[in-house]
Amino acid sequence: MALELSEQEQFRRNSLQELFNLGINPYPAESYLINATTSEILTNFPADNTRYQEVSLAGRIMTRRIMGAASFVDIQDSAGRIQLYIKRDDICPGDEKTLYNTVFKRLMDIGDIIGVTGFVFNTQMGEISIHVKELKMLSKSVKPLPIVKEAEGQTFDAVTDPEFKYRQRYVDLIINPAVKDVFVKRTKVVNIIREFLNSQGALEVDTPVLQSIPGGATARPFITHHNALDIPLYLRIANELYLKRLIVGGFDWVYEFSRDFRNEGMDRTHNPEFTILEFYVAYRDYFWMMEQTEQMLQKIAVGLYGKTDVPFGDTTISFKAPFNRISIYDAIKEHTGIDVSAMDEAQLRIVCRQLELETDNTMGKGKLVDLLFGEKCEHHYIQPTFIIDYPVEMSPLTKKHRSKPGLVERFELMINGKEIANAYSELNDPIDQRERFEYQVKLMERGDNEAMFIDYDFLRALEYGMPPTAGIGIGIDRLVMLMTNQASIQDVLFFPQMRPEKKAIVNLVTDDDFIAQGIPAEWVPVIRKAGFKTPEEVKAANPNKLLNDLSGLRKKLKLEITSLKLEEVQAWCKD
RNA sequence: CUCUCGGUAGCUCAGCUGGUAGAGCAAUUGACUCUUAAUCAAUGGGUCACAGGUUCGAAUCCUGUCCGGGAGACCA
Repeated sequence: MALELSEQEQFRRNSLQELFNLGINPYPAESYLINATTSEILTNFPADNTRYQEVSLAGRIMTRRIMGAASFVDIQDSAGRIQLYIKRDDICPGDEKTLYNTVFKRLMDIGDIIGVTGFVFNTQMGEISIHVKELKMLSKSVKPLPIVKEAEGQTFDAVTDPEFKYRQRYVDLIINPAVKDVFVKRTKVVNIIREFLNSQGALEVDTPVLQSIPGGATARPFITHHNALDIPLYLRIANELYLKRLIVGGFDWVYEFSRDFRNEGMDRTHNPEFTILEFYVAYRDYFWMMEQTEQMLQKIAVGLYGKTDVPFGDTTISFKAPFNRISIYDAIKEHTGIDVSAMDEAQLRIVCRQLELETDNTMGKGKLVDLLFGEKCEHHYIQPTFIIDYPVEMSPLTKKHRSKPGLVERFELMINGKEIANAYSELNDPIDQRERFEYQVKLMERGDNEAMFIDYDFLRALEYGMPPTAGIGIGIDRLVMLMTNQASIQDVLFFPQMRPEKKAIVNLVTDDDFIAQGIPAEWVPVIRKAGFKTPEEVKAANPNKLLNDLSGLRKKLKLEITSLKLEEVQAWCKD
């Protein structure tokens, strides 16, 4: 007997055995063919019709109401829930009532997956239900499912513990239907984007995740090692430089949904792995890209909700094109009253001090402007706004502005006070690009540990000539957060990163390890129940106290096993 | 990494200023042929996250550790 299982888990394991004893396989191998889904029936079954007279469907038991010889069961499939009406004499037409009395009533539990056939009807209370003719166990659940009940729009005992939800997302998905909806919408967003891009002739591509130079962004990478080549490799922090190589290679429009990895802090908008859509289009500039972005986001909103207004928190975000545009210097002027557009590094540092922002000597002009914007402006932009024309120092991959010296042709799209997209007219002058990289190296020497590495192969590609190109990166996770009204990135990732649970050691120690120490097999479960996880812990115990505890447990649990003598216990505790 | 709040039955939670744990749902047994948070009766279920300490006595007080949330720091 496995004492470490909870009472309910033990009951279910016993039921499992009883099913086997009755000749019923609780985990049958063969297909179970269905011809309907719950939601299909609920939407199509008209009150006065005789459709769906022979349906077959399958799902998980979510709740049961047993009234003697008749019962109501709610099952849930991938599409929704429906009520079953199960009558003893209908599923057991003869004298043999075991299927109902024993299998259904006693051996089936909430959480089990069953298949049923029957006909659809309306109950006296007017609920569309299935009158079951046949019932089959498809998968026995041996772990009790948290029970969430609902009535008149109110939910009772919903599991809200974030740790539970994120670690056991499979349970979260079963019991919280709204969670499923978020992820369905996530896929919809991705599909709408694909269609939007493909319909314009874009080509979806794959580029390396393992890179020997982590380029295209400034962030600390995850590092790993390739044994055969004996070189370090990095998980990509961006795929930008590879997509641009493909533009050099002659593709006019490429895109990739790129899983990127950054070895940095985690919070409600950062997960170590996340998804960015990047796309690059030859012969276009950042103005064109702003229009594309507006069109795309508007399409997503309309595709999900049929309108451009999307609720988020206590506000509504309008994705109706066009979006506002403001230069980063104007934004800073607007929110601080200070015109920094003509300032050099020293003057900027003074401004930052005046505004009580912390600076240090590793920060160049670009970082200081970034700091001012990030601290004083960013959070003001709730409605979609393009922040444009950044200083050249903070944009090493961006083309110099066609008419404004010291600036580059870049925009970031801010929504709800957060950056959603980052785009530029791409720098395609190889000489300029080399100089920009070299400036990055200087920053690194000054102590900026996130300045970019030089990718010489990328420079070589540019030297062959890259057409004028517009490029963008859009944070898909954050976009999905906006589109599904979720405050945390963890709620739009199926399996957000978590510290591992520490339970492994309990499972690694087998009963044999205890037996090897001279402990009788029948006492091993008791020892575990008493809290000893390893034989070493038993060895270290006080024999008198151990004997007392074990004998106490034996009595408490009414175990019919031979009692222990002190000498025996003393023997375990010695080597 | 810092501050802060939390971890009690399968789930949701109560447990006050220390006296060895309670409720609802779930479970078990029984009753019940249209219920729907089904109902009624009885029953069982807990290393109070973990490890120390203070105390005659700790879920409760103190210290440390682990895990999580929130806010910051770092970072797009």
